Parts: sequence; structure tokens; C-alpha cells
Amino acid sequence: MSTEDYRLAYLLKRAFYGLSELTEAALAPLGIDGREFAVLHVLGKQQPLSQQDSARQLKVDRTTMVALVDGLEEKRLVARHPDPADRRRNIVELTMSGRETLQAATKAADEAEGRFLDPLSESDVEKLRAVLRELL
Amino acid sequence: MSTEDYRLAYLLKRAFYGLSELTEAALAPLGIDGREFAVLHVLGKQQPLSQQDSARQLKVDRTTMVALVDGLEEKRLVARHPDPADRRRNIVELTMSGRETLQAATKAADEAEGRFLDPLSESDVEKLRAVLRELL
DNA sequence: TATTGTTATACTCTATAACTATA
DNA sequence: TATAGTTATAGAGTATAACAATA
Repeated sequence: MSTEDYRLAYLLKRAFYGLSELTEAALAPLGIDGREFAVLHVLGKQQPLSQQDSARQLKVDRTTMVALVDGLEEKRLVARHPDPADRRRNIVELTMSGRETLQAATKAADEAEGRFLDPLSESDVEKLRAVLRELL
Repeated sequence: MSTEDYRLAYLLKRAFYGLSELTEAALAPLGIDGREFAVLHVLGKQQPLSQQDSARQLKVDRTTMVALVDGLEEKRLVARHPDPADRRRNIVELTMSGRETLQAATKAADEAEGRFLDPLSESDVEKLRAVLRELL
């Protein structure tokens, strides 16, 4: 029952990495990792997006996005094609298989999240989400 | 006011990185970064510690710890000496300057944390800490 | 001139394997 | 044999700079 003055940054880091580990393990059988899931998730919410717009939403560099989309395209989960309205841009869209994988991945990630949040009451979970959203 | 279904992992990551950025900036004038502060903090709570024990508490690899202690020793914030009871071990201790830096760094990090948590009420802050501790 | 995507490159952080010295 | 610290090395993940195509 010690007061154990953990730094907040330490608590947040441990929580993030703890959840990430569970999520990565849950996604592995689907052949994707957490970063790829994040891309699919963003595209699932708002399609179509250019690579640059996707990168902005994920807060990653556009050069990072190239490699990320390369990987997903190789797996046939997304497709690129030039934007007719501005041919400098690549439109990135989920394929049929990408939509299916997104759905399965969302279920797997939700289950991992559920296990991670198991020690908390429903109201604590809601409170945690609300407080974290407030901090954005 | 949209429901904006952010993934929990995304919220935790953003919170962690947001706080980290503020903390790194607050520590920079003291000549240390967040990881070095974490080492000083652990040593401040429980001294003396071997390198390996410090590494375990910080959940980093012992090879990572070598470089970390190298840096802090160069800055004369910690000192290493062999444990007389077991000469394979290095005892790591804060120097006088290390204690002073730890004190100043704690103040700076607390202020950064305060700014980060500014949008929350006192009770929300306590709740956040409690819930995160519960998740460990 | 500015922007998008791309490539090559470099940097940071971390971990693995092999070595040494001690136990 | 096993452990603590060290070193060399390699692997993620990310960012910077430079270039081609397009606006």
C-alpha cells in the first residue's frame, strides 16, 4: 500500500506499451501489425485519402507513409491510384480484402483492449477515455 | 461534439508523447533528457543500486543501461564503483551534483506535467493516476 | 515556385551475441 | 556453470535531403 510515486509519464508509457503488446499479439494472426492497423483504421473512417492526408492523420512523416502503404499494397489490403484532379497525389483506398481485414482486426484489437482494461469498472473505462480525449 | 471513436492505444500514445515533449523541453536546460531523468529518479528513490537492478526497475536492457550510465557519469551526475560484496557488480550512486540536478529536474518535470494536465480538474488528475496505476 | 510521392541516407533507440571478470 | 558489465553489431522506426512529376 505504498504511495509509490510513479511519474505520470512512466504510467502512460507502461499503459501504452502494455496495451500495444496485447494488440500486436492479437493482430499477428491476421498478418498485420499495430501501425498497419492504424492505417487501415484511418482509411476505414474516411475514404479515399491521399497518402499525405493519411500521414497527417497518423502524425507520421510522408516518407514513413510510403513504406507503410508499400507494405499494405503488397498484401493487397490497399490500392493506390493517382488522383485525376491532382495527379501529384496518390489516392489510397481499402480493397475488399482490406475491408475484411480491418473488420477482423478491429474485433481482435477490441478484445485485446477488453483484456487490458479488465481490472477496471465500466465507469472507470469511460472516465479514462474521456480524460484522455480531454488531453488531446 | 462527435463521438470520434479514437482507439485507446492512439489516445495513450498521444498522451505519452505529448507529455514527453513538454518534459524533454523542460529538462533540456538542465542538460539531461527524459531517459536520463528516469535513471536519476530511480536512483533518488532507492540508493545505491547496481546497474542491473536499475535496468530492471526501468525495464530496459542491461546493455542499454551501460550507455545511459556512461552518459550520466560523463556529466558527473552519477558515479560507479564496484560492489565490495560482489565485485562483478557496479554500484551506481548519485553525486552531489546529481542530487541537485535531480531536484531541479523534478521541479521542471512537475511543472511540465502541470501544464499538460491543465485542462483537467484536480479530481480528474487523481482519477487518471489511480486508474493508470491499477492497469500496471 | 510549391507540393506529392519517392529514394537514398543517416540517426536514435533498443536488443542479441560474444567476451571478461568474477562468483 | 552462472551472473554483471562491456563491446560490437544489427535491427526497428523515424526523419532529412535531394529528385522527378505535376501544379
